[in-house]
Amino acid sequence: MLSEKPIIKDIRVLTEQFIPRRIIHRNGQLQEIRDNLKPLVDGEIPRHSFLNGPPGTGKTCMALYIVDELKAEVPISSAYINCWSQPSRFKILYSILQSFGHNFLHRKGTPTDELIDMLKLKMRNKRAVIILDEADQLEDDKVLYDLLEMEGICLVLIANTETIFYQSDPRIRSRLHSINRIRFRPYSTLEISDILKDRIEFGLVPDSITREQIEKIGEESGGDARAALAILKSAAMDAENSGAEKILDSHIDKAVPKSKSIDMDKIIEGLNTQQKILYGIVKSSGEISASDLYEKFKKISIEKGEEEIVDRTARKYVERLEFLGLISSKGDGRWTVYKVVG
DNA sequence: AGTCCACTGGAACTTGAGGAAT
DNA sequence: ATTCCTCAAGTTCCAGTGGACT
Repeated sequence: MLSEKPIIKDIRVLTEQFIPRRIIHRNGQLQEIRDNLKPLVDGEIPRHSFLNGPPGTGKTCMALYIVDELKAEVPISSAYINCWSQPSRFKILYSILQSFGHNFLHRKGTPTDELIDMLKLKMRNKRAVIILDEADQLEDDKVLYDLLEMEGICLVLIANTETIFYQSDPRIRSRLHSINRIRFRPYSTLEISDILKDRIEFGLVPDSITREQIEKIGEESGGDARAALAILKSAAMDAENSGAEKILDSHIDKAVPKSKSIDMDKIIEGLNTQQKILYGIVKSSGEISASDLYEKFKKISIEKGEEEIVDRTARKYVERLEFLGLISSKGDGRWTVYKVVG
């Protein structure tokens, strides 16, 4: 190890998963969600919440924060599910049960209805908060109906778009009618700076970053706290690795574009090998026609010794990549071309 | 106007994991 | 231990689509 002074005191504080010990600049929303959940404490029926706003506006962070707060007060169960990685009804119910301490001997073939019965059994005389993050990625909103129907469950739905429930089943819509929609606007540069300062206090050693630099990150982030934190973390790590005593402007400049691809990396990690190959081909090709894509895919799969996959499955994978927002298609029929988003 | 063709996507079917019954 | 069963994921089959070509 180098003997230079460290810059990072606690890296966890700089990650988006970290739940801060206080929430700043979101008091209105905080109180609203608290009010929705409060009946849970008194043994009454709580109100479901729908947190809605662009990425990095504190939705997930706040939901987790409030659940922690509530759990300190009353014995309730909670589950946090990200619908990006768990988009199907089956997977969501499965992860909820796991969060509630249900031990599965890994079983793929469990009927979904059976999961519901298990969950109902678990929920007997119990209360729970279930956070469904990225709820606009749900493949099947029937799971909402399942959960809304169950007693003792309070839902906190999180999504970037406002319109996710418009095409839902009327029965789901009517049940969601009373859901409390809470809007999250992008942070101002000043607010981002405050959030960063709050984290820096615990995450970095004192005086390793200037006020001007914090403001610069705030500007670069475009009101997205997640991006701002990613820039800060990346710059701090870079500075420390290069043996600098403080964070320099150059470290920040270098971190800016890097932070933009972090979300994507996470999604890509969740893909299977073939899906990764497909994505890689589209990415390296700029624009590629469907036939070229499948041809190349076949070739590379064989080279890599991957299991061969029928073309329909490859198309399903491409569908999935498109659904995840990793690639986009243009034109139709045989003039379809794919390219990566962004 | 008719045919071709490269691609899409729905639907029925198969496969494999793993619990339940015997 | 063996057979049966259910389900999700993958596969097979094929009708539909719409610009290009004759």
